[in-house]
Amino acid sequence: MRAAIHVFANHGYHQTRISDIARAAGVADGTIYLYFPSKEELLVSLLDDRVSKLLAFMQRDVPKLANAPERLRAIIDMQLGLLEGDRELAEIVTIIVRQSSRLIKQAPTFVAYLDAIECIIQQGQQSGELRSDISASVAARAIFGALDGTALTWALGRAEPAALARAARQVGDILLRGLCPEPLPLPSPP
Amino acid sequence: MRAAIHVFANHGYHQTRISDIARAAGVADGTIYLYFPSKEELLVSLLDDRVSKLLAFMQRDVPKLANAPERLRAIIDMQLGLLEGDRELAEIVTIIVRQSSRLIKQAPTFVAYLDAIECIIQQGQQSGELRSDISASVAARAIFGALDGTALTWALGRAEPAALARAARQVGDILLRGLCPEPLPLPSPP
Amino acid sequence: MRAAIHVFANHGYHQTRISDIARAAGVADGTIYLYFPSKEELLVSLLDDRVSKLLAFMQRDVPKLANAPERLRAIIDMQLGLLEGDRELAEIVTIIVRQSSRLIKQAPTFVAYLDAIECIIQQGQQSGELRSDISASVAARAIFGALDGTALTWALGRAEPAALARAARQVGDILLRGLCPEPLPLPSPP
Amino acid sequence: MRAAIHVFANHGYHQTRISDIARAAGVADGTIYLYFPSKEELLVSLLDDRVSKLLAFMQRDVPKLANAPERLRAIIDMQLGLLEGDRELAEIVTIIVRQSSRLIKQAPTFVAYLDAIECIIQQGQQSGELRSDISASVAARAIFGALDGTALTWALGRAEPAALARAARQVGDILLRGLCPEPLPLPSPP
DNA sequence: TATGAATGAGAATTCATTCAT
DNA sequence: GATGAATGAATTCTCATTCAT
Repeated sequence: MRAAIHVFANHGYHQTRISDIARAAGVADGTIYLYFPSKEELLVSLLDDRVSKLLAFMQRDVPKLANAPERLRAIIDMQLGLLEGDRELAEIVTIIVRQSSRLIKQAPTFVAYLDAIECIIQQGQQSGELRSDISASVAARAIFGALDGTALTWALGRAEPAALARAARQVGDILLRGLCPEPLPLPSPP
Repeated sequence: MRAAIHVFANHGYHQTRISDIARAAGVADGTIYLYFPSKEELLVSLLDDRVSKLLAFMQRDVPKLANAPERLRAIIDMQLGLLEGDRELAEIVTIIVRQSSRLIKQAPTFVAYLDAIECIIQQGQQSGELRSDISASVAARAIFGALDGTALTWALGRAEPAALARAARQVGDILLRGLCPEPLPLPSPP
Repeated sequence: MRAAIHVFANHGYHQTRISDIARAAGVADGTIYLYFPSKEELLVSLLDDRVSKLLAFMQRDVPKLANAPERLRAIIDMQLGLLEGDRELAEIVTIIVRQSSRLIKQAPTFVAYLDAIECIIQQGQQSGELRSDISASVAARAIFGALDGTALTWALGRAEPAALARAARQVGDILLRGLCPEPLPLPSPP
Repeated sequence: MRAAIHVFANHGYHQTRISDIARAAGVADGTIYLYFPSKEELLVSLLDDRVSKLLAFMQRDVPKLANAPERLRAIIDMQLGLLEGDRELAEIVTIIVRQSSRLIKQAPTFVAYLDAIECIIQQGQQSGELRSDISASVAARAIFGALDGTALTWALGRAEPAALARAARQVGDILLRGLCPEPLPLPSPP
């Protein structure tokens, strides 16, 4: 799987031949098929392996946090943090996946991920922690897109890993402030 | 080109055969090559045709607007408005383009577009209309990503066109508030 | 199709590569697929082309003959005569066809051919021209098998074409005498 | 070998994978190769195992019979009787064997079997028990073919085992009468 | 003896592109 | 300009066979 990430990331899904991956992994072509039924399923496996970590995190740790803003912040840090140490994985997640039509159109984990974000926003709206004049669904997509776009340009660029962490913090600043309820908490006048 | 948009959008770049496009356009396969040097250049042409409109708009009309928030708002409306009436084009722009590795990695118009947004943000920061504690580059990528994510889910979904317009407004609300300088303009206490 | 007969006959169905046929035909591999959807369908086409001649003959000319023995004799001459000039075709019909499991198990023309023979035998039995103590179905299969076995060994051997004609006559002698009604027509005593 | 017969008969030679046979036999793939050097040799072994019984019978018991007609009758009963209880074996012998090009073209046992039949016919012709105006070689091939065709259609069909025994008797009736010497025993003219 | 994971050669089929008409 | 028949390179996946355990 590591060899596959490496080759997919550098050549793209369609440009990558199974024999490329096999050579990178130091095994024979046929050996790949002992573990993955097809080239596409191999790509799916790469993603599921990582996205399942994201989902597990969201189900296990995120609910422990006190309020919606903190939870969103945690998701943002998580989504970009997962990619920070591994630019190739970031390229897989942001670009390569879209090269397989089937994947992006039917990916159940993608939908589950969006739904989880949307749910957190709804809860925040009900508790008054987040503004209610915005559709939770739209906000979830905007958050996902902002993070995805950030990861995309980082993956394609030459910036160092730390740059992604800094970007994550700033994107979080923008989005969370953008979602704060009106009026912003005012310093109480003397 | 219209036939190409239709077929690319419904089947994806790699699943689309030149003969599919030719049949949809009512011409022979070879005729395609009288107008486009290759399949990939055909896809490039589709994009350039549209993105050049975006860029022209940004260079001609956006500068006329009074301040940075209004300019960003105009770009947001423009980017999503362009796609609103044409879900197939939206699918091309958000998904299909990424299916051609070369396109997303080298697209000069894509970079130019990001740069233009970044430039507007920088001007807003200098004039104090936008917060300065955020990297203009990061903010530009976040804006683009948020819009792209919104268009992506809209293109893949079954929502009506008006939904994209509503989403555009709300995404603008989030991002613009998120980029407002601290402290937010306070209502003067009585 | 002629190139395919030649290559199939000399190498067998499974040992023959499409590229072998293409080279023998002087065209590119892909050209084959402009005319035949698959390798197996190519083999089917070869057969249908010839077997349909047999069936047409049986439906058009055989009924004109006066009696069952003559009709059977005509079929025997026809079945082997078709192959006489073309040992390669004979090899296709007797051997290669059985190399494609689907072909021999489902071939509708094969069944139709057997049925036609059986029908002639039944008529001969009813008219008293052929013995009635034999199942028409069994007799039809025996006739077909005897002809097929004769063609098979001829195709595999080195005998000249005329040998097949001679063999056809003798096989006919055996089968027709074997099917004569008991007692054999005796010269009426004065 | 029993597992191989079962799987070969139901899927055909080329459609059968060694692992299918191994699974059916309850052993590992590699174990097959401890007993058979290759897939093709496994098929050959199946045949030799049975055909050798036929040949042994022909060399040991057939010569004991009094005359050529009885001997041919015994061979017919034997060839079809061997298959009667085992439709899968019949399918192997009549169809599957022809799927391996090499087998049918070079099979020494097949030739030996035909020669043995031919030899019996020659002896019958010399003794006047069989008609002499027919080539013994042609007659042998016709007999073999008739039996093979009968077994083939029986193996492919759904008829019960007893049907093959009945068919054997009738095919024998046809062939033996067809081979009787001319003139048929006539009532002595006055 | 038995295993079964690993091998890697092999082939049918697709489709972007060309070019004679 | 338009055609569309022909091209042929390119690649996934299969499976008979091996051999270290």
